[in-house]
Amino acid sequence: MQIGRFASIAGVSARTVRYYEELGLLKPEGHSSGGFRLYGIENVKRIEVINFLRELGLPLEEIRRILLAKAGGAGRRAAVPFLQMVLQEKLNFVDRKLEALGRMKRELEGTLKILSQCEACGHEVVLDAISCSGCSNLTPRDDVPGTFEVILQ
Amino acid sequence: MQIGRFASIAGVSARTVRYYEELGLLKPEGHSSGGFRLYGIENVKRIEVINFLRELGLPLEEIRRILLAKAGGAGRRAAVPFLQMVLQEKLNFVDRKLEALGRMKRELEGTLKILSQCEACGHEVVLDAISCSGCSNLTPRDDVPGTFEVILQ
DNA sequence: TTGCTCCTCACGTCACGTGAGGTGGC
DNA sequence: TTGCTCCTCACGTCACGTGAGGTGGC
Repeated sequence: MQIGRFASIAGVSARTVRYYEELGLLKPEGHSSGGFRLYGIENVKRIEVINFLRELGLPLEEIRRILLAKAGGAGRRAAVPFLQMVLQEKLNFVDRKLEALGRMKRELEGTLKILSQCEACGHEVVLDAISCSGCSNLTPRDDVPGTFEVILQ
Repeated sequence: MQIGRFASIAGVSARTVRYYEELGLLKPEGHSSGGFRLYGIENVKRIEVINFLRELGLPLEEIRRILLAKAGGAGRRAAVPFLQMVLQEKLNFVDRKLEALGRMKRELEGTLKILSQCEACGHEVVLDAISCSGCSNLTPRDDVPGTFEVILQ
């Protein structure tokens, strides 16, 4: 398939595909007689791995090194401890990220709850210099999440 | 306080603080006689909001507009539906992200489990052209998570 | 022939990082 | 005077986006 279909399957732009090729992350399986890049199933698998590692927050240069590590014949077995290290590191990162996102979700939900009460609030100046947390229409339990207090002031 | 202490409290670089000023996101509360920028508690609150909105993935330009929306006297109340929209959008984003991270966590754990078995595997060429999923030392239930199959090949 | 896709430069963008060369203030 | 912090250019970087001008292939 050509770059357009390939890119859309991979969920990236054609420019991104060419950029990855430029960096040595990806290589078309062939070229048409007219010079069009041609891609197959191997490339789809490969770019999915790249996307996955990008999701983990790895810079493209490090992704390149991981893909290289597994390619070098002698390095295949040697790649195992390296991969273990990278993946364990990323597992820790994912755990921290999950926690942070959980906090963010609670803050967002809390703030949205407050805002829906603001919407129905009779107070004209509910979003004045006095923060929403001072609004008499809010019960004491409806605390404004810390980070958003400033926005609501 | 000067820019150095302010930046370290905010968890960003001094360059970032100056950049935010350049974009109109932040303004020092004053200047020393020698031209040093001076910051106070108001600025700390403000940059914490900026950091939070950045965490949500908002571009700086959009953050500027949110901070502007709440600043314009008439816009204070008008800012509510806008904020609701942005926050709801971000809540959806966070939910999708949480799900993706959960999948990623399971994939990472699964792959690490496989790798630890590879480590103890007697097969010399366990990481050869044949994927780990073909290794006779792995029970059928130890499937290599899809995304990582390529790495392990 | 017409559309659509692709090609290669090459400059632009976003959010800063990183010196270069100079100055403030204890 | 010495160190440390700050100042303003201004170029660099990362991961692409976005034309410009031209070509392939049904």
